[in-house]
Amino acid sequence: MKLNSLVQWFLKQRASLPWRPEDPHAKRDPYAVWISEVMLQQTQVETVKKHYIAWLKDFPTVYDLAQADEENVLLHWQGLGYYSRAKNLHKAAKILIEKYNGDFPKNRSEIEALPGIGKYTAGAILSMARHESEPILDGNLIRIFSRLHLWNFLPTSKPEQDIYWDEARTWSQGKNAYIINEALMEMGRTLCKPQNPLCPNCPLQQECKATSENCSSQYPPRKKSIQETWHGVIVIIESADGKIFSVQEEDTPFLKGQRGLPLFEFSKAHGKGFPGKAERWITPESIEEYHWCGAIKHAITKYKIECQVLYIRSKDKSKKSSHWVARANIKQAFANSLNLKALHKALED
DNA sequence: AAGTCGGGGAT
DNA sequence: ATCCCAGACTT
Repeated sequence: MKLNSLVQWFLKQRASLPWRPEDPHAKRDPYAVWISEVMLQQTQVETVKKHYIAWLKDFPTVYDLAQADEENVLLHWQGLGYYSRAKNLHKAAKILIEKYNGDFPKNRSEIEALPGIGKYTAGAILSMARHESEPILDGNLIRIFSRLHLWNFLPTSKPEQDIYWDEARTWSQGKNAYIINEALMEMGRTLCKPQNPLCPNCPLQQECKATSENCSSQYPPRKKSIQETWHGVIVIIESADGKIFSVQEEDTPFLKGQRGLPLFEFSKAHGKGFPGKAERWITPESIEEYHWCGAIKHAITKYKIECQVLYIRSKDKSKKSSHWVARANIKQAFANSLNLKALHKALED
């Protein structure tokens, strides 16, 4: 039976990870499952480890998370990307306490209604924390199913999604869904990889059509990705008393709604002159001096960003507003990699 | 159904 | 360089 060989492979092979209890059959803390699963969304296991450990140390329970400042929550997310995940964790923690007495609600539909929790994460919580027979579907399972059945499509349209989720449901029907689900993910991560899959080691090789036809690496079909290059200017304004200017706006080119450095598109090769667009944040009369610090490169989703870093020193002292950030608070206030690269370029060169 | 959202690891 | 990662949400 294919389930047996998969489970046996997993129990023998099972890697030690910070969010895994020693006992593979133990019911897990739903809060810990939730945090780890959200961190793991579109993020590799190795990247998550350190963040997960630090998070659980500082926010060991849903109550600690709900009481934390959003700035502190975002600081813990620094480097993970997709920052709405952190904001949604914070929001959902408050909802869990106010509406559900600090625990997850009973029904799947209620869990999926929480901000940042979709079908995958709800299934992971229900199966791994509560040992319910609920399916999950992530990139690993999509790849495995595509290869097992030679499905030459991704779950894009609704009918295609139904096909994949129905398959996931059949795998999770038994009483050990908690271990089947995790075994499939681990198998996809370590053996059934996108490139160079290790089919000879696979516990499912007997039933896998792609293995028998020796075409695993052709499945699933690649999704088309279009990359764009984006040129801009990122602005560092320092007040006379040494604080850095920040903005928090919804219509920024990237990292919308997050506190950050002023940023604007600037496609023309700029001269040495002062770009008028920067006057949105500082009047020319207030400028003590400015200079170009060179370029930084950064990637955000499909965009390859190339930014000139513009440093401006103001004649004025900082106002008492949330715009101005002391040097000591830079990491908290500019909790994303794009801004930290620019600040490093301007202030530490 | 398609677009958007970060950053890093692996090749 | 390119792909893709234990996806969710908005348009």
